[in-house]
Amino acid sequence: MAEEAHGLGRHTRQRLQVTALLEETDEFRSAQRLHEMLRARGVPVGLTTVYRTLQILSDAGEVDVIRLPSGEHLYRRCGAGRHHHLVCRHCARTVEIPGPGVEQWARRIARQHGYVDVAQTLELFGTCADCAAQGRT
Amino acid sequence: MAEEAHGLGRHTRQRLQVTALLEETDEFRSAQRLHEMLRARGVPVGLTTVYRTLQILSDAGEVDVIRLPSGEHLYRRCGAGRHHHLVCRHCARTVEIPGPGVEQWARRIARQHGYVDVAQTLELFGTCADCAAQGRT
DNA sequence: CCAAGTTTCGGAAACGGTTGTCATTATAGT
DNA sequence: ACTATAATGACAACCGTTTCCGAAACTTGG
Ligand SMILES: [Zn+2]
Ligand SMILES: [Zn+2]
Ligand SMILES: [Zn+2]
Ligand SMILES: [Zn+2]
Repeated sequence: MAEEAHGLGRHTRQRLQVTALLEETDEFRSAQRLHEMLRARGVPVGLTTVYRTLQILSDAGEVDVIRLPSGEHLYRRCGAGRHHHLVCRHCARTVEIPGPGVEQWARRIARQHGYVDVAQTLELFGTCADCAAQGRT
Repeated sequence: MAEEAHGLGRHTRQRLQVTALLEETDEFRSAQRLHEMLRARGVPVGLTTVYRTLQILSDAGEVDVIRLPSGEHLYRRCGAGRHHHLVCRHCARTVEIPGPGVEQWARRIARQHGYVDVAQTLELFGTCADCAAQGRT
C-alpha cells in the first residue's frame, strides 16, 4: 500500500510537510521562508531538502515558480492550466490570470519576425487592495 | 569646458570603450562577455568597472537589461521608448516590440482585481531564423 | 605648473541564493 | 523483518554580482 505512482518519488515525512505547507496559502514564498516556517513549527527538515523538494515539485508541474528582481525564487501551489500571476509586491498575495490571450499574441509577434519555438516570461507585480489600504507604497 | 551635463559622470577611457562596444551590435550581452571582449581587443579594463559602468548606464536609461533563467544579466543599447524584447535564445539577436498594448492590458487586469501601481516583466525568447536554419533546437 | 581635492579604477574579498557531495538514515517491495 | 534503493542534511562549492579600499587619474584653484 501507499504506492508511489505519481512520479514524485517516495512519500517522506519532509516532502509531505513541504507540500502541506504549500497548500495553506495563496502567497508565493521562497525556499528559505518555507524552511524557516517548517522549523518554527517544529518540523526538523534541512534547507537542502526543501530546495530539492521544490525542484521536484516544479519539474512535475505541481508548483509554479517566479523570480524576483533580486534573483530569489518564489514557489506557489497553483490551479491547473497555464496562467500568469498578478503578485502583490508587499505580501505576495497572488491572483491567477488566464494565459491564452498573451500566448497567442506572443506567437504571432514572433512569427512576424521569423522567430520560432517562442516562450514567454510574463509576471505582473502590483500593490493589492489590502496593502494599499494600509498605506504601503 | 567639456562639462558633463548628461548625468553619466566623467567621460573616462573605460566608459567610452564600454559604450562603444555596446553600439556595435543588436545582441544582448553579459557584463563578463563585454569584459572579455574588451580585454581581447587590448583594452585594459577591470571587470568591476564594466559592472559599474553598466549599472550607471542602465540607471540612466541608456541601456536595457534582461535576466536569463540562469540569473545573469544581459545588456543592450536600445532605441528610445518603452518596448519589450524578442530575443534569440541561441545568439541573443534581439527585435524590439512596441509596448503600449501589453501595458494597457496589464493595467486593466490589475484594476479588475483591486491591485494598483502595476509593473510588468515581459520578455519573449525564441529561435531566430538564422539559428533555426543552422539546425539549432 | 603645482598642490589639494575629488572621482574613478580595479584586484581582492564578501555576498546570497542555489546546487553538489557523500556518509547516514528512511522508505517500500518482498 | 530484510534488503535494495532512494532521500536526507550538514557542509562546502558555485557563480554572477557587489562591496571594499588603496592606488591612480582627473579637475580645480592658486
Ligand atoms: Zn501559478
Ligand atoms: Zn498585499
Ligand atoms: Zn530594449
Ligand atoms: Zn539566433
